[in-house]
Formats: sequence, C-alpha cells, structure tokens
Amino acid sequence: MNVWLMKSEPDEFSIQDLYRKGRENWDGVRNFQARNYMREMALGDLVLFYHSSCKTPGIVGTATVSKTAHPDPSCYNPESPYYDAKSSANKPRWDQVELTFESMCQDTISLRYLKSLPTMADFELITRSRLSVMPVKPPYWQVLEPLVRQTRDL
DNA sequence: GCCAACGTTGGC
DNA sequence: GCCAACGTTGGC
Repeated sequence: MNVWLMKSEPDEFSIQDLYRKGRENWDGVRNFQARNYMREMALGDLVLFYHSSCKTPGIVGTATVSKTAHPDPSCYNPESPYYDAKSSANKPRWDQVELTFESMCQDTISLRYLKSLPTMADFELITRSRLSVMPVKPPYWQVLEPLVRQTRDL
C-alpha cells in the first residue's frame, strides 16, 4: 500500500466535508506533477488529508483511494472554475481520483511541528511547498503513522 | 495582505 | 530551446 498526501483549502473542501459526504471526487487538480502522482495511485492507497491556507496548516485526517484516476469532467465544463480550454471531452488533460473518508486526527499534525523535526527536513511537503499531491515516503510515514493513528471518535 | 517560490506560457 | 513575464500557491 502506498501513502500519499493531498492538500485542500478547508474553505473549499475540508475533512469535515469528506466525513459528511463519505466519498468525493478530488477534482480541480491543474498541475502536471500532481496529476501524474494521482495516476500512480492504486485502489485502497492511504491518503493523508492536509488543510492548507488556513489558521493551522497541517494533516487533519485520512482517506482511502476508492476509485483510481479517471478524467476530471470539470476541465471541459466552461461553467466550472477549473475549466481548461485545452481540454475537451475526447481529450481531457486532467484526472481525478475518488476518496473515501477513513478517519479524523485527534489533533492537527501541524506543518509548524513537522518543520521542527529533523527527520522531516527533506519531506516534499516542506521542500516543495506548492505541490498539492505528493507521495509520503517510508521514512516520513514512519514518523507520521503513530500520529495519524491517534484518531478522534465520531 | 504580503511576498517568496515556482510552474506555465509564449515570443523570439 | 531559452527566458522573461505572468499567474498561482500557500505560509506567515
């Protein structure tokens, strides 16, 4: 099983929203590297849900991949904020995956805290701050796993 | 609200 | 293929 991290602005779509809905298509990714990582995701992969551009940026919960990468229809919908003129129904440039809610963290694992840990110094979350989808490699997962396993009762 | 980082676009 | 201009992300 692979582990990934995906960012979302809680004002747009939060872990609470995912909890309420149960599952959701992760659309709107418009960055090639992030898209390519989504294409590598397998059914059942674990996703760490990260809140960005908010009071306390950090990991807030987990989800699993319940549908692998498939075309993101918002890219050829002119009404959508994610519309991309270079995409069309027979040539979608962008993909989405479907996520299913798994758990809510007891406490937010803040970016500030992760930055303070020497082992996390080369974690892409810190070194490539603008990437919104990234793999969580074993040394980082080792640190994060016990933290994300402290979940909140729902 | 500011600004650094950095991905994308387009002219040449 | 280079690179300047531009737009966006996201922490602070």
